[in-house]
Amino acid sequence: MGRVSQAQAQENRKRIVDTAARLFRERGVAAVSVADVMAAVGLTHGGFYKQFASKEALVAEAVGKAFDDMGGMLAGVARADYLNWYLSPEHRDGPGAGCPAAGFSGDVAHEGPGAAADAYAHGIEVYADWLGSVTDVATLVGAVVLARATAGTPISDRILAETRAKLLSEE
Amino acid sequence: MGRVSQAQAQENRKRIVDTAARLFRERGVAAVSVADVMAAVGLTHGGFYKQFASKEALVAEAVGKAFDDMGGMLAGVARADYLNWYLSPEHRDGPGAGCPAAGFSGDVAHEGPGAAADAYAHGIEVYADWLGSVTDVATLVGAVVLARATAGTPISDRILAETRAKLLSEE
DNA sequence: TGTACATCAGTGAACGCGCGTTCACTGATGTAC
DNA sequence: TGTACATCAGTGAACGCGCGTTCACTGATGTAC
Repeated sequence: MGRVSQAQAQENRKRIVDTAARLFRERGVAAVSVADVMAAVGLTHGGFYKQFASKEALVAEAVGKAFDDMGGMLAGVARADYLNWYLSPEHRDGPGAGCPAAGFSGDVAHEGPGAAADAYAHGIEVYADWLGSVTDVATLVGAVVLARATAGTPISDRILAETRAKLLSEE
Repeated sequence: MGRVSQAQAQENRKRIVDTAARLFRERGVAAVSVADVMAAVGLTHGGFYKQFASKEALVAEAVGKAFDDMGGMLAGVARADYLNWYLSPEHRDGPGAGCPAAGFSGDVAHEGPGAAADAYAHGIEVYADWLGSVTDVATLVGAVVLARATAGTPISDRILAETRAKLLSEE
């Protein structure tokens, strides 16, 4: 394949970021290679560096995009509905389209300062403002992170159900 | 160096597990190689497979050991003292000797079922029994995970302080 | 509008590198007599 | 208690592999006239 139109190139770039945002949350940044992302989009890995400076730069963009998408979702939903979705088995089992605060928590903490950490911290502030409490953010993120790490054992469902009951009773 | 006494070999094995439990929590499992662990203990990497079947087996033992150590700590401490330590900047900044539920959350969630996930789930149950509430476990773990991922920004300290205030007021 | 040419997004082979793991070897330890 | 020998924890070079990244090349796109 030769050169591609600017519109097509821009669309390819967007699809790379969206796909990375999904795969990184599903499997973790370290377990997803640049070639994995490009193959999932339908391109070969060589062209990646025509669009991005490095894998690290893609991670930062993917974190930012995931939080932007979450922000859009928050705008049109009621708090109780959001809590029910957030603490559902569906959200636990589908991290790829789920909360970036939970999905990227491990990777951002271990990667140290940088563009990804900045995007993450900004996303958490937006999130805390919407929920009205940083403690509620911690409880939600902790519940989903723990439910995922214990998935397949009885305590996983208990964590989700009891956290849901507690937060909804505080309304 | 030639053969080593059985007592020495057993002590080396313990030091490998302890060192791995610390390094894995500090940097994440993927960022710590078998050679890193062995070098930190003062051995060469080749001997590792005389003691362990694979890196995966070491991860599982390290998770188990970290939760055992935490269990020992819980036995002799008051709830309020524990909450104060758990939600301190010191705990946020020192994951190597910190809570394994927080330190291993990302790695266990992405690695899927296995011995490490079993040890993790069992540790969470012990932890929830001691705290008396799975929701409190979620709040503690979520607060530290978020505080680490946002370390260096103002919201990190806020998460710890507000979560501490809230949990202590519920006593 | 048509033509000639420069641009550059995407291709696919190749790079150096570090990983998990293996293996022939060493020599002090443990054991049989 | 001594001696001879088998064991095996640790050594360090080597293995195949996949990673992030680079690069010469392709050929449709975009542009100058």
